[in-house]
Amino acid sequence: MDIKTKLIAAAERLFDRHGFTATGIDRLTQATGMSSRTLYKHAGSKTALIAAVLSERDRRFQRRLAVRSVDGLFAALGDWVRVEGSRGCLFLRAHGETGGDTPEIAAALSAHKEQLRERIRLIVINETGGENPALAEQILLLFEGATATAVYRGAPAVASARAAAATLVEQARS
Amino acid sequence: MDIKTKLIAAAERLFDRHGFTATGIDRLTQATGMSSRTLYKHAGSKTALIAAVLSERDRRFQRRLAVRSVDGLFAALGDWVRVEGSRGCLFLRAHGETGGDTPEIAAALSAHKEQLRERIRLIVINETGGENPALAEQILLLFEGATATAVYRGAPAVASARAAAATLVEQARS
DNA sequence: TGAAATGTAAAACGATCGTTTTACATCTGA
DNA sequence: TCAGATGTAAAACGATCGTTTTACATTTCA
Repeated sequence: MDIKTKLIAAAERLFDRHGFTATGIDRLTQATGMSSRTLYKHAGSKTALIAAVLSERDRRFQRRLAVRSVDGLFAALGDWVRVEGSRGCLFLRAHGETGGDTPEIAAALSAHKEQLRERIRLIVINETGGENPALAEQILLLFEGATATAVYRGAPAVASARAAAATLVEQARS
Repeated sequence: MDIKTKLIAAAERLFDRHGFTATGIDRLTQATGMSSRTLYKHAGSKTALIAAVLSERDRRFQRRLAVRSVDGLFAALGDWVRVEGSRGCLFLRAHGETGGDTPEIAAALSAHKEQLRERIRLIVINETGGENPALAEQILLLFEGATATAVYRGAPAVASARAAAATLVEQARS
């Protein structure tokens, strides 16, 4: 595996499990077996590493969410939670830890959520045959709710969101 | 104002705006105008201060959420967001920053969410005339979703959750 | 009156932060 | 072959972390 890929993967894991600020550079070098010199050669800075981690996570997230139905969306989220665990949205967590004061992180959050909203917009069009911004916003709410609630309620939270979303879609159709 | 009350209030504000780890002791002494000696006399440690902040926030939160209807619940959340801002659930943020490794914080999160679930359980009983765990879980999802989404979508997220909740309640009644 | 309590100001504790540097080994390619 | 790139190991940078301590002023109250 490429050295930068390995670094980003290890960083994502540590940031997700222990938090961004709580994860120091020495823990990253220790986890990857590389020197701090090499780490900085490839990452530039810790902030840039965080941005790279979020960018890579966004790619993986979007790939898994490439579905066409609302039900498929929550099925995909269920898969995500089963594979990656549920410690909350990493973008919101990064934003929260820095108070929104780090432009690179704020930009990553904004881009990620914009993509998520766009995905849901397309899914809703596919489900109901046309634009329905109100329904799309409600699906987004359930998606975010499932992500947050899964932290302390586990995978069942996603199943509940899936059921609620089905009800809202059905109601919107009639 | 009592010195400990002032400390907790200032700490809550700084933790909320800039994050827990990012807020150092010196920023707290500077914000309150007290010496670090006095701060430690009253707070014990930073971890204990965080726990005290969460405890106080929980009290204020529960007081504001003392309502009897689902619509009232989201109206109250809307009030909360308008008054206190929307930077996400402070309990989940504290938990995320520490990776769940700090027992006091994990306990505060657990107690807070347990209270929230109990509140919603009672509201749902009041609305539908009996226990409805499935509906209660869905209302919880919308509540958490509104809190998370309001970080980047603002107050309208709460209004959307309110509408979605109304639909789910109506559907559960028939 | 005078000891205990409570506060500020400021220095100091060792630890750790993100980052850079020095020194050296190994691989790569013209 | 030999220069350049790429890596590790380890020390060092100044800054900041949470916390304790020393020294001193003020208030409280029997």
